[in-house]
Amino acid sequence: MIDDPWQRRRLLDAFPFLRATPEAFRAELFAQVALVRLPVGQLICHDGAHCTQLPLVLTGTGRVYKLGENGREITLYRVHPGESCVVTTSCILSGRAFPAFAVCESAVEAVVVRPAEVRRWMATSEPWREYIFGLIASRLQEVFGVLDAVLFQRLDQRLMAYLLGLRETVSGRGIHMTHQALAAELGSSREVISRVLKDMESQGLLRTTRGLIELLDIPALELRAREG
Amino acid sequence: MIDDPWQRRRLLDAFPFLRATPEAFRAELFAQVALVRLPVGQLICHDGAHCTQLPLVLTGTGRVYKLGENGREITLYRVHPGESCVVTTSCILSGRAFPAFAVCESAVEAVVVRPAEVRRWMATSEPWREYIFGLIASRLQEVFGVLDAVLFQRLDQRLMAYLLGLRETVSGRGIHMTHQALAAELGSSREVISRVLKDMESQGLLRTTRGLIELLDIPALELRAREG
DNA sequence: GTTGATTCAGTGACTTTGTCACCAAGCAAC
DNA sequence: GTTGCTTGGTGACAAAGTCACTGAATCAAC
Repeated sequence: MIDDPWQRRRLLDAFPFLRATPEAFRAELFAQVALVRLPVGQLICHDGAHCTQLPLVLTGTGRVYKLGENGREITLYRVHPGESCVVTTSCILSGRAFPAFAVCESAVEAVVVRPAEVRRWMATSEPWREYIFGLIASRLQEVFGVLDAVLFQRLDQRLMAYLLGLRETVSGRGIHMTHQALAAELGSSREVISRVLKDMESQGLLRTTRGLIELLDIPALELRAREG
Repeated sequence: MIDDPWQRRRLLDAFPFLRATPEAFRAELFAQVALVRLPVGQLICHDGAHCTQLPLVLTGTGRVYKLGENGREITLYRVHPGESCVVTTSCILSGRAFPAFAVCESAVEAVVVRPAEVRRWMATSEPWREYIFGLIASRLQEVFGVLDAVLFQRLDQRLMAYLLGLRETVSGRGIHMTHQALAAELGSSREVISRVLKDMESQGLLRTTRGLIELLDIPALELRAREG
């Protein structure tokens, strides 16, 4: 139950679609959900687990990834504020096991909904349905995109594209990330990432130091991320 | 509209969950849907297309696959009688583009539903919702499984597992399939499939002739499909 | 500061997989 | 037969993953 008006306000701000719902629905929502805080690194769900609640993220981000038996991993998508892990939803609604891992990438505040309410609101609330379906579709597309990248794109291009994408979100010139973390992002291994980065460095495209990557020639990187 | 009692019967037989719906719902369904027949090889949906109807398959199978710019492809899943392409559903419900290709693998008879009805029934019919969610969850798991296989499993093991899986569905000792078709199934290339098969042949695990693969040592194949 | 542990990165040898170019065998139509 | 198409085979190479090991940077404790 959430009764603090300020917390209610935060929830509505993070999930704007709720403002389009009837007063009664919001009242029920406030009554039925709970606020949780999870620390960085907290495992939310492991491969094969059965989900018992749906988290709606207020702050922080979750990371959903696949883990191979050899220890390699790949990020499938992230759950940002205003979103929810819809794979969890589909598992709840169908009673299946969750097919991946989910972990708190930063400290997460979330509102958790029980399966019974998830199901009920699918039946009673049009905006809720729209919200959930929008998320399902966008996750599906993300996962399909990952599959496409893994199968059909060269690693150096994927890496360049990823670094360029980060640059837009991170302030400052450098990207603070280890080779291991990059490998886990892209589903590769540390050694290979190191090699590819070294190669790019030798071509003057970027500079690397322990835990930091500085992009030097961004136009060239953008060009080569698109086509060999 | 479907008014032939025999066709109505076939529809109910293929989609047993419909028997759990009220008479009125089934009447509306029969009134709103149309029966279509599609020939083998008919392209149902291409990458980036916007779906305008949801097909419920009565007979035949559809194949959903990703195609890379280099021409390589990989099968994501198949749509069998009694199923539907729920990625299409999610595209319809969210207005997004379809992120893959879909083609008729055999002649397909399907009942097509318009987006308006797909949406409306999600609101009004509990069994319809259950059906759709069950499918979404199982597709998600299939696609996650493909990703897992591509990233973390060796090709020879995937190939053995696939051949063993086929053996259960196909009568007779041999599997009639070209190396090219196997490559498209697993997201590899013909040359590599040829090499791997040749290798297995040299180890006495199977025998290949043009368009035909005969599994010889099934216990050994089963063993090696599990672990190197 | 120095020491030691820990994390992070680099390297070489090797395997697996994908790509390219080209050729050969099987099959069908004429 | 000959011609043409489909299917499969091969070798050389490139890209990526694996393994074992080394070295370098960082940090905490002393």
